[in-house]
Parts: sequence; structure tokens; C-alpha cells
Amino acid sequence: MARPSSDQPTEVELQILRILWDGGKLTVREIHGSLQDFKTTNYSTTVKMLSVMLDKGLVSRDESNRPLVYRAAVTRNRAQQQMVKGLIQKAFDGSASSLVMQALSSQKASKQELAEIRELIEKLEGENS
Amino acid sequence: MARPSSDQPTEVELQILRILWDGGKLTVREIHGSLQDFKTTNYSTTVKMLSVMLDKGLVSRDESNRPLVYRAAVTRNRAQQQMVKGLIQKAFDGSASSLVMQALSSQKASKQELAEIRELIEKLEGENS
DNA sequence: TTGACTTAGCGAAAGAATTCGCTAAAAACA
DNA sequence: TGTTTTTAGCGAATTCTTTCGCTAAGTCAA
Repeated sequence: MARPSSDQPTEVELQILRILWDGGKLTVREIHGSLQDFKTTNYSTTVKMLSVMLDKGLVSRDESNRPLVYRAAVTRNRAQQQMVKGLIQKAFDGSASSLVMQALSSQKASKQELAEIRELIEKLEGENS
Repeated sequence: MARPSSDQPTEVELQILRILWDGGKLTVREIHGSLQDFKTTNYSTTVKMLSVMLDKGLVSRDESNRPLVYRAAVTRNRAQQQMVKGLIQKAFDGSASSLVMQALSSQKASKQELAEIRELIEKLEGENS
């Protein structure tokens, strides 16, 4: 009688995943250290979060040595893709282009970034003709 | 000792907002009816959700008549913008173009949509030179 | 080996989101 | 007017998320 847990990583889980995506294989101590750049929490909290994430399959760990070393079990790309897909469904009625228009209109992009996107568009337009 | 409530609408709140964005001014009974297309919940639940959303300022209502009539207090555009911005920050390191690339790569867009996006890009490239 | 420090884990607490039961007020109807 | 139905709301229960205290086990150095 409440809310079903989403398949997508939660706020803190995502912060931890980003640390792991950037850092590769890290100990809890190291992860906890990076996390303190954003928030102030207890070491135990980080341990617990990693335990939860292990259960969910978001991270894996090497238990052959101590301290244990964690790494992301989902790729950044895969996670980003799921989140984007989720947002498109939830808030843009399934239209990817609506989201793209919104993103481009509301956030500035550099000349170089725009060029990069235009290239992709042109490539897609070529394929899909 | 937990998670702070986000400024962004939650799952169910968003579903209700979409119903109101599409339907304009609606009674709880009408909103509840539309909601049943997605989920099966009690009428009381819808009443409660609207009460919560009223407190948060997500909806407003006309109390001069009965049954009370609700309408969205935030625009679809504004809400979409905030959600996109949030996702860009949370998962794309602040890079709008990264999200755009993800969206375009993972979800198909029609020839017409692509053309529309390309036009916007070209317009932006013009401005920012 | 003993004592100090680090690491790992469990269980419980607290906040947030979502759900509904029960009640009272209002409206509709016979 | 008296009865039935609809509407509005409160408070509590449930689940998920995030937090930490406390304990045990492992590591290291004197």
C-alpha cells in the first residue's frame, strides 16, 4: 500500500554510481570520501547504501581482498538511456523530439556542441530515408 | 534523517498534472476517472493526492461551486523544463548536449521531427555566433 | 600477543510518497 | 422533509529511501 521501488537508481545511488563511473574500482572509504564533496554523511551510511545497491545489482564487488573493492555493475550509458527513456515516457508522452526541443531551448549549448548534434541529426536523417 | 522532498512532481503527481494539462478544469471525479486508465486506486486516494498537490502549489481549485474544480497551477512547459534541467544535472554532468545525444541515439524520431530539431539547431547556431 | 584502528554489517529510526477507511458535510432525489 | 448518494477531508498504515548507532571481525603495529 505504497510506492513501488523504481527500476531506476535513486538520488544517492546515482551519486555513488557517478563516483564509480569516474573512478573505476574503489573501496568504501574512497567512495565515501568523494561523496563528502556533495553531502555530509556517516561512513556507515555509505556502507549501507552500497549494500542496498549490491542487492539491487547496481554494483558488484571483489571479495578476494580487503578492503573490499566495489565497481559499477551498470554502465553509464545504459543508466542514462533508461533515465532518458523514463523521462520521455513520464513527461513527454513518448516523444523523444519533444524532450530534445525542451533541452535545447532551455539550456545553452556551445557552438561546438550544437555542431556535434547537427552532425548526428544529419546522419540519422540519412539513415532513415 | 532521510531524504528531502524534491521540488519536482512525483510519479503520481505528474500523472495527475498530465490529466489536468490535457483536460483543463476538472472535478476530482473526472480526474479520478482518467487516472484509472493507468492504475486502480480508491477515490479517496485521488482526493488525498490533490490535497497534497494543493499544499505544494502544483494545482489550484475553484471553491465557489461544488463539486470543486481543479486546474494545474504549473504549466506543462515549466514542469518539463525543470525535469529536464534536473536530469541534466543529476545524470549528465550539466551537459544538455549529452542528454540530447542520448535521447536521439536511443529513441527513434521521425523524419519530420528530425527536420524540426535541425531547424532549431540552425537557428541557435545563428544566434550564438 | 595485545591494544588501537579500520572495515563490514545489522537493525532500527525517520522522512517521503502513496494508499485507504471512516466520518461529516453537501447535494440529489423520492 | 427524510433518505440515499456524492463529495471532501483527516488520520493512520505501508513501502521505499536514507540515515546512523552499535557490534563483530579483520588489520596493523608495538
